[in-house]
Amino acid sequence: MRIGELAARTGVSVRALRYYEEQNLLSAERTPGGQRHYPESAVDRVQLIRQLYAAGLSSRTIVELMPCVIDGRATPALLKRLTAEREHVDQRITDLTHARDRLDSVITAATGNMLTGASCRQETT
Amino acid sequence: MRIGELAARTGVSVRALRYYEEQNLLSAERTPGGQRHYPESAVDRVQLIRQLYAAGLSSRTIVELMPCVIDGRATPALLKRLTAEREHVDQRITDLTHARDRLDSVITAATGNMLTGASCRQETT
DNA sequence: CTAAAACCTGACGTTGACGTCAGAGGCAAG
DNA sequence: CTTGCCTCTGACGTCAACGTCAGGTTTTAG
Repeated sequence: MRIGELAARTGVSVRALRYYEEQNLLSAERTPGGQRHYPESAVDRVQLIRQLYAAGLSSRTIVELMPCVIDGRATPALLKRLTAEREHVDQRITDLTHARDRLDSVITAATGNMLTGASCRQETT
Repeated sequence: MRIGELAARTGVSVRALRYYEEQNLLSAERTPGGQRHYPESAVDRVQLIRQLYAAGLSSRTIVELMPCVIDGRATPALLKRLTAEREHVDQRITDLTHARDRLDSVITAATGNMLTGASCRQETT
């Protein structure tokens, strides 16, 4: 398929797909005229890339880990890298969970204040 | 205390503290000479700001929600906003959890491949 | 064959949260 | 009063992941 269709099917912009190629995250065959042509598998590949971005990995990190993720190829160094990234993601989950709890208690307190009418009116101006 | 001490005690750079003030996240008294002077409570305040940043909120969002978080003051609109942000954080936790699971399975597969020696040697070139 | 739609390669613009540098001024110690 | 550290206000630099625009080419529909 061509780049427009891949974009439509993945929900990623055409510009982003070209960017991924530029970063060596994604490759494509070229027609004699120079247009990119992707296999079906590119859809999954793009979704994988998006998921790794969602994990907070940078494109540089992703490109380093890609051979391992795609082929299961791994060196000890690569494996260490992967494990480190996993820990990093874990830490972010922990942070986010704490932040969420904080928001929860703020919401609870604010709701209580509203109900009791404590310092939340500013009418009569 | 002055800005350098606050920076040291919070682990945040002096530049960042000035930036927070610029964004109306943090305020300070001024000495006659123009230097910022913070109360003890500023330490907690900065840590709160950092935690909200860690939750993925932008400075604009934080400044909007600040009166609610600090004083418990809330309007229905503010409360809706808070709840929306909470949901957002929840979604990010879900995404990160999926990404982590994916990394885990990659790690498991790669470790297996290394142990069996499957396609991870590239010597004898 | 022709026009429209999709695609191509640069290359500059954007956003957020600061980093960094320059030049000038404040402040406690000796 | 001077030395030296801390602080001040601009103001430009950075980095990532694209957005957007320009000018030109390829592909497809009729």
